[in-house]
Amino acid sequence: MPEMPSPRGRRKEARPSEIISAAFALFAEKGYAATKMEDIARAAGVSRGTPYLYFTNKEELFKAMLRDMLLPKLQEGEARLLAMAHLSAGEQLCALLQMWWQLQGETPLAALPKLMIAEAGNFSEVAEMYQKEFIEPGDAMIRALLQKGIASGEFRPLDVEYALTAICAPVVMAMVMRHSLTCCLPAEFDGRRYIQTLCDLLLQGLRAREKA
Amino acid sequence: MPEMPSPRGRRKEARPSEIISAAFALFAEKGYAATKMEDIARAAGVSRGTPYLYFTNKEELFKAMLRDMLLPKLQEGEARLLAMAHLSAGEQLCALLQMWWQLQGETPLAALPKLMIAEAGNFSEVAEMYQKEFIEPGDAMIRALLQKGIASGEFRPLDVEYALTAICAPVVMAMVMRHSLTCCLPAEFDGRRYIQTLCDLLLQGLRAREKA
Amino acid sequence: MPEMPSPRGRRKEARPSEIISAAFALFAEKGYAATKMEDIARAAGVSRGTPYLYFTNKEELFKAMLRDMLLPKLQEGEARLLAMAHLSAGEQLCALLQMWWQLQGETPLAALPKLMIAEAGNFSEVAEMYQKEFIEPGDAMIRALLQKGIASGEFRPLDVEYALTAICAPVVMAMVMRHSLTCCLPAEFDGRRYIQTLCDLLLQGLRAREKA
Amino acid sequence: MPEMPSPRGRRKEARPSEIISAAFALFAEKGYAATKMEDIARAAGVSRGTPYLYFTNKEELFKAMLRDMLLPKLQEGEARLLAMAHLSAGEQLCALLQMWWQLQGETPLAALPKLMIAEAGNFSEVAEMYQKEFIEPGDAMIRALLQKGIASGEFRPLDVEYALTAICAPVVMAMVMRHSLTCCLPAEFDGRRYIQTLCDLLLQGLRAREKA
DNA sequence: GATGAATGAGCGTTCATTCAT
DNA sequence: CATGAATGAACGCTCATTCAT
Repeated sequence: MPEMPSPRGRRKEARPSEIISAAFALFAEKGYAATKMEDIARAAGVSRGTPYLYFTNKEELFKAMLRDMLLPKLQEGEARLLAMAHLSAGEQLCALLQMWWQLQGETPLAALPKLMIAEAGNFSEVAEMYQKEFIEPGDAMIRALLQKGIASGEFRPLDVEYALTAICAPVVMAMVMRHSLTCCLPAEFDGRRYIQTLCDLLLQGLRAREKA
Repeated sequence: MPEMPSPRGRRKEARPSEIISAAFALFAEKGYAATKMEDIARAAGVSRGTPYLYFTNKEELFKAMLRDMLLPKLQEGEARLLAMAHLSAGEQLCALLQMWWQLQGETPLAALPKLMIAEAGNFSEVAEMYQKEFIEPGDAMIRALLQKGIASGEFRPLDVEYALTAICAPVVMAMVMRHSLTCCLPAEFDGRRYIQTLCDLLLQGLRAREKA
Repeated sequence: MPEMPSPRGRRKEARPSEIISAAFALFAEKGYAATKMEDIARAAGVSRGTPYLYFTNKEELFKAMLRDMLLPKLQEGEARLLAMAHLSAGEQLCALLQMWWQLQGETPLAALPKLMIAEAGNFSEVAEMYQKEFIEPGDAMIRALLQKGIASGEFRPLDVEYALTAICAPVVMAMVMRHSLTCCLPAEFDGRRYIQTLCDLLLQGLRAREKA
Repeated sequence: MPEMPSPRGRRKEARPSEIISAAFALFAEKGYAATKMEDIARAAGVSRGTPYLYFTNKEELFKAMLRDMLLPKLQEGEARLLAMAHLSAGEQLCALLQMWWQLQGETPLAALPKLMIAEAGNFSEVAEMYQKEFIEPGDAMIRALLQKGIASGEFRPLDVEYALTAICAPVVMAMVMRHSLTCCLPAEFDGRRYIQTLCDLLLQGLRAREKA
């Protein structure tokens, strides 16, 4: 009988992550304020007081949850990008967007952008963390690709910062819509085809014109 | 004594819209849950009880506010688009994005996307209204342009629905960031230059290749 | 119909003092921690939320209550003492102790010493206020009498500070016992006779021996 | 290996008294309500659940602690008083007050009066025990001395019960102040000098007048 | 016996809503 | 109509107590 979900005295070290998982799901679905600590506790299969054994209060649980969600993902992306160094800037850019979608857009992490957009105003500390730990590094990768492509003549000269925003927005917005305005997405939304369409658009849009 | 903002004898018909304005500003800034009815009343210069004379409860005020914000804007856009019928599809698309930015992105209405993203999950009725009254008509305009451009050979054939999402996302995301993750926007963000960069990218990205 | 205890919209300015009265009675009887805000509200005839309209939280209510109880009483005592300036130091001392008993020991204020003893450790700010606003001025009066009596030869020389403590203690302790260890007081305790006995003891105890 | 304070194998019989010691220190310092069972357990060096192996609940622990503190002390006082039988009533009274101070006022037991004053109202059973086991016997000794002194003409006739209260109060109050309103005691309070001053005052105050 | 993770009743506090004036 | 004092349900959090190990 390996499994014994006895209500008392269970696996201690699993608790925090179970609570964080429940918190993530509920915060992502309903937002910070509309999520009750009791909901989280029940979703995690524990009693009202248990979350407080591991997290000082609701706000700290929220922040801890974000930390847990954000941090472990980025190294993977950076490592993968290195393996593409031999490709052209355009190929690397498309590979990066696809990877981004697969690592975040197709996983529960896709809920994060919506959550951050909704709560950043009320949790500036969290917003800063999100930006520093997650957005900045991601932006840096794409920015480097754009600069490299422009320098090599593969891409035409563009305002890099604005292009960066315009390139990321479709990926982020697709995640947002999967978790918020679902009605605004095509009924049978296929994320990979969507990213492919985006890449087609961007690749031709960025390319330097052939001198006839 | 033409107008005297006496506490009682003010133009009464203005009350509801003053309350709605205050509600809009506060809901947009802090979200639904974090906005107190008392804050709205105070911001509108009325007492705690007055909003309830015009709106059944907080949720109805929220919905009424959204209706008031959304509906009056769309006719204007549609009218303007008609005047561009003589332009090419690409020119019309750029003109439309610029107009969109000017009519919403540069006005207080830019706060709406963030608000909808944050609250759609808790107010499905509101989300449906937003989609039907605001997003659908806007999407329809752009969809029509894309189809027309493809049909005429000006644009290359693309998956219209996915392209549509990818085209709108950068505009929407810029509005969101102005109201939520401000840190993620370039410090001196110039919306019109941003839209221009986006149009450059899209126009070339959409164009059909010249044969030969 | 002058009285109309309608549950809503009643005499506003009476509320804070009604709440303070209820709080005083309950805090004095049960101590700070064992007194629930709900008890206070019910005792004051209001609902759970009403005390918070007038006092930030339980602690502030406690402090406000003490301020209200302490401050108004001292001027009266000082004024009365002035009227006794023509008496001997011993006569003044006895008159002062009797007055003290009548102004505090026989009124609800007699509950204060017990309350302060019980809570001073957990509310140092309150304890300081109590000492500064209440004890210090009272001590100063008695100290001055002792010094005057010693200087004039009416009292024999004594360590004034220790005598001061020993003189006040019986008065304070009688108040404490009326509200706490009631069992330790004679069954038919007559405060005025008690003070008289104390004065007899003190007057003779303090008197300088007649030479010869 | 004569003694090794290993976490488990410690002398078990000591557990309850270690818990009582910790409880006494904390209850005396912070009061009943503000003292958490967990604090007591930690201070006693045991785990959260251990106190419940020896005491039914917090209230029983409180009562057991008081019993343990109170009972063992009184025999000693009575024995010592017997040894003074040859002294005058006044000398015996002073010796008794000094002994009282030394046996209680200068030991941790000095914390008891404050604790009893604070909690008697919420624990009438405890208050009765305190009075019966501690106060009554002490009062009886002093009462007997007063009666004897009056009968022999050493003391003038006084209301014995009230004098009794007035005589004990300064001793008790000094203990209270050391643990509660410390600010109200002279900065360098010397208990023995204080008792001496009190005795000077009382001896002269009680003495029968010499018939001139 | 001893542990400490877990429980859940209970309290302080907030705020949407009401209604006497 | 407008006010704002009052209400009371609901939620965050604490801590005495339990019990599987």
